[in-house]
Amino acid sequence: MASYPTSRPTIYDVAAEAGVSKSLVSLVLNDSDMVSAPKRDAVLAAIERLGYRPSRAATALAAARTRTMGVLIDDYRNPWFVDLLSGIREVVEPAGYLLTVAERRTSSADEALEGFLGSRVDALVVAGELASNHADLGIPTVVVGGRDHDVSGADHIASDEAAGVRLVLGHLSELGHLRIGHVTGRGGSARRRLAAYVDGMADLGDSPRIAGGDQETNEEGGYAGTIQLLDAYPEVTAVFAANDTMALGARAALKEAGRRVPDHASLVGYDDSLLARARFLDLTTVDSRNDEVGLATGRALLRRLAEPSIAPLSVVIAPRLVVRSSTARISAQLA
Amino acid sequence: MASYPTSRPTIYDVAAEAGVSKSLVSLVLNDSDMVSAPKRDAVLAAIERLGYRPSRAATALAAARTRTMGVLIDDYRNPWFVDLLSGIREVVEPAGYLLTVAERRTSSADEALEGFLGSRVDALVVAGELASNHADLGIPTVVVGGRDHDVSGADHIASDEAAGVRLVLGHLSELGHLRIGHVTGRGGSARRRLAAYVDGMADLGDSPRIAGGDQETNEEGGYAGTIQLLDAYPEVTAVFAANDTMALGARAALKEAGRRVPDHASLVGYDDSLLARARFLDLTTVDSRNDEVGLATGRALLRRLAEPSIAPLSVVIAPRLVVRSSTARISAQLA
DNA sequence: CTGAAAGCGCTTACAG
DNA sequence: CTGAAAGCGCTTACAG
Repeated sequence: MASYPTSRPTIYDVAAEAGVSKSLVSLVLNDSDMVSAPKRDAVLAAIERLGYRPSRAATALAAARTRTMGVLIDDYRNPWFVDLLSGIREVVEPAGYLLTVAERRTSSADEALEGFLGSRVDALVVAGELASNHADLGIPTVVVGGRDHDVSGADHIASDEAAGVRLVLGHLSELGHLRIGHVTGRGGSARRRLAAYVDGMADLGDSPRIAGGDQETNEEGGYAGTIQLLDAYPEVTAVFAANDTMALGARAALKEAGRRVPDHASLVGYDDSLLARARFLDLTTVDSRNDEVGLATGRALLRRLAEPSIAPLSVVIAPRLVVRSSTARISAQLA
Repeated sequence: MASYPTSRPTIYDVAAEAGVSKSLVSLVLNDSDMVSAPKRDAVLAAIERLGYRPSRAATALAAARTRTMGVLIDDYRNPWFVDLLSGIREVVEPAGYLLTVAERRTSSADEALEGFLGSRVDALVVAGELASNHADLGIPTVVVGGRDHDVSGADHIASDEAAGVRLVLGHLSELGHLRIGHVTGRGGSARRRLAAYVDGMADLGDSPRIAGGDQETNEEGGYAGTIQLLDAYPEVTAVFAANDTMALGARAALKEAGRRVPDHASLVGYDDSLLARARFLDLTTVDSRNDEVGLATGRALLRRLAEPSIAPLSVVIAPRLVVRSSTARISAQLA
């Protein structure tokens, strides 16, 4: 039986209700300090009584800015973006900006970007992979993470994945592991971690042992990749997976192969996800500090909004090793 | 060195470029069938050349609708919303609607709803818990899931959680389990599953064994709740957790207690998340069929947009039991 | 199809 | 502070 009102109150209704001019209402809405307290209170009370909400469309059209920033993520099911989002929000919300999120999985990156540009967002965050290079989008843009593809003129903020991998290899070698296998997968992040693994193994003076390059970077891929790894390199005493979800799959493969973690094999993931924290896995992993990445992203956005023409910025955030019970000193029988 | 153009092309520029009137451009943008093919092509070519994107703000303001629907979810980290979103999108996107998502975790439900109303979304989906009852919001609204709190005039779409719990108890009792413990937690979903569990145990002729009512419905809560459960009811032969994430915690608690799954205890979750599907857990669970819930939600939205004044609709979707290796026939020693 | 017009709900700048 | 005005980029309806 509900019927939907076709006309919500406008700024005119508020002005009439408060007994002031339309201009004054606008000043109050924009937090101007040229409004006396009594007038301001009268307007606010009228707004409250009428249940007035400014039309974002009208505001955006008149002010020629939306006070909204678009964030393009990979996939809602890959929750690394959550901390990133919190970090960005923490910086830009106090400055009066709203965040809107789009997912590349359900609409191509191009469609999503087009959507943001059509919405006239004031700035853009591209988090994750891009299918191609893009010309300057005409608004402040921050690329977070990968640099396989780029947006020209954009600022770049990334967690230092090479440093993260070095932390992993350093930790494992301190525990006596040298025959460290790596389960990788498709995608830029896995590729960067793989490259750092190869470099790191050279530094350790051992040869790389790699499997899973054709796999997706999910549980299934981690399982299949680890099967391949153990098949090709049965001598490995430690498995480093490209991310925590793959490590979850690796754990199942190790179990099937009769190798208990950590006694018969150490296992390391990457991302410090909720998964890694779960007691049943209790996975040694790397925290990319995505909240810090988010804070830096937010600051870069505000900075470029204030000064559009400064040279592109590049920030790298140091990751942190999180040691849990999935890694242990190599046992006498394996060494 | 990037500089951001202050003026993007407008409909006037397109009209000039194509050598047609502004009205014609508008007709083309709105897919009118009163436009000849050559004129349409000329306009589309001009749009392409200029890189024109209609301003959503101007369109929304002039047309008095945004072609956007708001979806309010609980928490990005709880991925049950992903399938729901896909289902909704599948129905409403062909009808020309865009979805925008807001999360209650980072802004209260009220703030998020206010935000949607300020954005003048054409319709609203409230997925999950609401802190209080709401008056008619003035736009078509669908409440998905819980009915603890309501929006008056809203349609309701929900997975039949009571039926899901009956599937679980039926499955376990068929396997010979009667002393079935339940690990619950805070929140409406856990409460509904708990109530159904209590009813179901009465039907089975056994008394309920419950723990964890004060816990959060996460891995940590599942762990702590299961410790409590095993402490209070060491005789349980099966543990039913309020969701998969709690089941993950339960698995760790069972392991610590020296009870192997499924030989010394069967374990069941709820949600059929990626977690349940992972080989290392391989968890028997309930698929709420959130994609179906999403499809029904999308259809309800379009229906009410077409006919605002029909009586509220209530749809219940039948869930499905997913049997994996975490449940097994009760062993002779336990029976 | 064109062209002129009004209007959506705001912001902005300005004279008073 | 008020009031009148112009404008943001579209849609809509209408006369021709």
